[in-house]
Amino acid sequence: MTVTKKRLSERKHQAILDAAAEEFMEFGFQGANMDRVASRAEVSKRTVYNHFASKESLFESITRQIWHQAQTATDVPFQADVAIADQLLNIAERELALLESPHYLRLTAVVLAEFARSQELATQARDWVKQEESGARRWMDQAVAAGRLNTDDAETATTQFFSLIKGRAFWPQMIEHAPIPTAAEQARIAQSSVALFLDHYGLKDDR
Amino acid sequence: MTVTKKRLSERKHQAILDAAAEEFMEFGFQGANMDRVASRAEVSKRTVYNHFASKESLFESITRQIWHQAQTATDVPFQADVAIADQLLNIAERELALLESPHYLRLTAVVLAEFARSQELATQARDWVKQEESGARRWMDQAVAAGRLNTDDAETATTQFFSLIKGRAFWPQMIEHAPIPTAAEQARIAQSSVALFLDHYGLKDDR
DNA sequence: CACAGAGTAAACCGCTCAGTGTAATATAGT
DNA sequence: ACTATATTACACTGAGCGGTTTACTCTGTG
Repeated sequence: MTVTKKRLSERKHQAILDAAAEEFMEFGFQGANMDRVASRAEVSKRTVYNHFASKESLFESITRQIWHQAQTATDVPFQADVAIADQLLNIAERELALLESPHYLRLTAVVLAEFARSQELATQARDWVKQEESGARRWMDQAVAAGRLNTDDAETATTQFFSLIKGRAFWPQMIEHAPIPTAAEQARIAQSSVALFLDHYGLKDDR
Repeated sequence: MTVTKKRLSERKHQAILDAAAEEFMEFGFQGANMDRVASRAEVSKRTVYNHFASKESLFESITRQIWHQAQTATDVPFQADVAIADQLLNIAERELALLESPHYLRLTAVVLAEFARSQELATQARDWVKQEESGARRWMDQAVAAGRLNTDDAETATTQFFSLIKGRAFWPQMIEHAPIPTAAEQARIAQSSVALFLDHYGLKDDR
């Protein structure tokens, strides 16, 4: 179990994960072909099955990676001494930054498609979406508690805020394979979402 | 080619379409099984293939039905003499009414999953989404032209309006299989979406 | 060199499934 | 009764694919 030896095996392991991600991105879960995964990874099929018990478990591993990435994206602390608009802008930008990775985007599409297809996974899906917005949700709770937003329903507000962003810079990319917005477009989306949101929820003396 | 003769064949045709819809809803496109479609439709497999050349073409036929349903949902005329808020509320309610049909919902999920999976269908998907919002989009254009909305970007406004609704009453049902909102919840969603939208885009003297 | 753990190639198993061919039967108008 | 068209049962083809087995090789270490 020396260093180099371990590394070889680990490289294979990672190669398989990468190849599988590619494969899932291109063909979805059902369409993915384990022979192709092996050949993509430049590894024998048997090696794939030595590292992962089944297609399912391989998919799970990939899913968990995506999970983690989204989870930490919008997790920012509430700062009482910073303008609400600026903080929301920051959150929006973090969310939008996720789109920059086509890898993330395509894999998320596959995972969501699986969720949409199977009710069994609905519970997982619920966790998933919650995780993704949980950081911002905490922020929103604190903003409401601090009396800096004109509502007592932080959950609705959170959903609405993200809906405004995702409706223009997530779902179109998921479903229509729309091009990823340029930095300028992202800025516009972030700003107009915040503006729309704060015209309703913002306090007059907070700008 | 008499009436009754035609009717028999047409009944089979429709039975196949219905059965296929069921099957696609339950298993998705790839998972759907043509033998099961036939047995669901209480029709021989050969008859299925006499009516539809392939699984794909059967799926296309189903897709087109959904198309049509969504297309006409929010197609309302702009009325210069009615308050903007009331008209928007009407559009929102029409959009929300689509959710009442689990049939529509589940099939849309399957279709969208297929779109998310394949770039080839991206073009079709783009048309699809445009169609769906085109009614409201026309309304929005006219409202802007009539100077009743405080913007000159009807497209963004349309997207934002629908994002607010769908973020709470479409995507959660698609992805997380969230329960369909009750009538009371739907009313709340419609009202708060319109309120949020008009606080930004509405004119002060229009309420 | 010897050894062990990991990797490899390729055949293989079992099963699923889209789609077809066929020959018999049913339907409904004339 | 005759005819044209639909429908049916069912066997079958051919391909794809998840996963396994086997017999062999490679790599790095002690």
